[in-house]
Amino acid sequence: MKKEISRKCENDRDNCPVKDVLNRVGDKWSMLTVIMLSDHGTLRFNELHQLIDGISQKMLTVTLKMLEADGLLTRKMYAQIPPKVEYALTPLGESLVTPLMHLYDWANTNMPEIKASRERYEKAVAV
Amino acid sequence: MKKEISRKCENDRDNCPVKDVLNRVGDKWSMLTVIMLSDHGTLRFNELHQLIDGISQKMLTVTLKMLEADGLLTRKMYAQIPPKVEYALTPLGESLVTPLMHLYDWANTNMPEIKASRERYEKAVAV
DNA sequence: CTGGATCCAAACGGATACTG
DNA sequence: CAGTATCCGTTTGGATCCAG
Repeated sequence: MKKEISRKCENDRDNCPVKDVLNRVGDKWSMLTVIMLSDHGTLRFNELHQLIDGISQKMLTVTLKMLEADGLLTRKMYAQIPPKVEYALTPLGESLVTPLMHLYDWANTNMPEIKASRERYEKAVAV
Repeated sequence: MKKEISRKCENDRDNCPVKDVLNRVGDKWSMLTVIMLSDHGTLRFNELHQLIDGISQKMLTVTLKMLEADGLLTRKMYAQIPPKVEYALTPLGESLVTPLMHLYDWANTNMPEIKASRERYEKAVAV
């Protein structure tokens, strides 16, 4: 079970799914975007812009394009003036929410302990 | 349930556990390191260096320090010449493996679909 | 063997101005 | 409204050399 992970990473150097998915999941905004779309359903560009606290317009654009390219969300343009574009998760994108949940739960549960550990570490280093 | 995630991220801007954990989980080498230690148990510096394909010595050092600071692994030095240092996951570190598994399984399952989607997207853009 | 210290190129990402 | 284009500081991370 466990062994499977590293064995794949050792033998299949350029095709390690963990690396690949973490590169996507791990970037600054992708996961927040997926989460927002999961929570709120279909959203327009500006709605996302406001929901994802602190994201710049540039990064939102880039992030949405990546997620679209990966097939995690769909982009629906309406031929209107002013333009209207709606983003929504695909089933694939939705399916990512579940494992993400587990990670979130872990983070939520253990963050206090981690923060405490960081502070202890800081003090130990200072000495 | 779902709502919880984004609500926390919206209201608690500087204390969003998702951001926080993804900053740790999402960096280039942390997760691979945790996985290796989970699979192989206690490992020495050079063993990790060889197991984690492609990591530089610098990044391994940095990554190990971060994980130690967060309390995810322990560092055990032996007062010898030449030095010997052993790294092992703490219970906290072990507990991270489970949610990571879910992510790994998702990645493993869906990577083909994602790659196919990326190729389709490339071609669509090229036109 | 286990790192620390430095240098440097590339990638990331914010701010701003502009467009259909 | 939904981006694109550009500039530019910051961060990341590899290579290399050095040390206990």
